[in-house]
Amino acid sequence: MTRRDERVDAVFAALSDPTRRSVLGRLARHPSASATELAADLPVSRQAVVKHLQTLGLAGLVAPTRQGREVRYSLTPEPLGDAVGWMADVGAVWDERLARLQRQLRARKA
Amino acid sequence: MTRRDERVDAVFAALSDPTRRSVLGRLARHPSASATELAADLPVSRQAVVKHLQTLGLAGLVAPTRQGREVRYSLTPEPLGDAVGWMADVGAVWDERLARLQRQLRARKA
DNA sequence: ACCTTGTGCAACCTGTTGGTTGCACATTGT
DNA sequence: ACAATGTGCAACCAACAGGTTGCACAAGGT
Repeated sequence: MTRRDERVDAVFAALSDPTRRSVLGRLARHPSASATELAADLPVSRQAVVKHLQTLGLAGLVAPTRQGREVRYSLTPEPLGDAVGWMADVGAVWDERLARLQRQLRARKA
Repeated sequence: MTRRDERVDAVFAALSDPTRRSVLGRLARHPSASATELAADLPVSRQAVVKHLQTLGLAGLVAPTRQGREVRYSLTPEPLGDAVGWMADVGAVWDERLARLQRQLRARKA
């Protein structure tokens, strides 16, 4: 529904693929890289990497910069915060539920 | 490669589906629920929910408990920590890279 | 015993996804 | 001008994922 939900959806969808996570990892370690460079270190073709970079871009995790004839991609990890936030929510609600349960049990024991 | 990587993979794969996230959300808010109960609140069939619960189970995010003729599922959110860890890693490496870059730029300016 | 309710399993359909190849277009160096 | 290198786009393909229906089986309630 909300804009944030769509964001979370895009981020999780983007992170669901190992190759994509690998690309993010490399972009985290190297300042920036082109699709061809990334493909050189991966067991897939350049075009496959391009597609992955596109979905990563849609999730806001990566940003392209044209530099002459090549396009360099850099990491923009802010959206990861949304995903972490979602998990924190689920965990927090669960923890609260657990705490309440413990309180109830304690009360019953007393 | 590592066992942890497989775990991370399973968790992200599990979280990549909106219905599955919705199921997790409901399980976080309610102590436990059966597949039929969950399906009642969702726009999909019971069998679809069962499948989702299975993949969530494979990721270690959910645990079934037989209770008479019905099977109740409860949340086991620990594996979320692995996913958060992965994201923290990427973010951290990126931050470190950024910090180093800033230091270099500062040094160059001087 | 019988009906009801909940679960398990299998077959099946459809859309999507990750991947490929092929080719055209743009840019840089000589 | 020309060769080399990098990118963009499109068609195509196999596999998978989410979903459905149908039916058999197990467990409680009456």
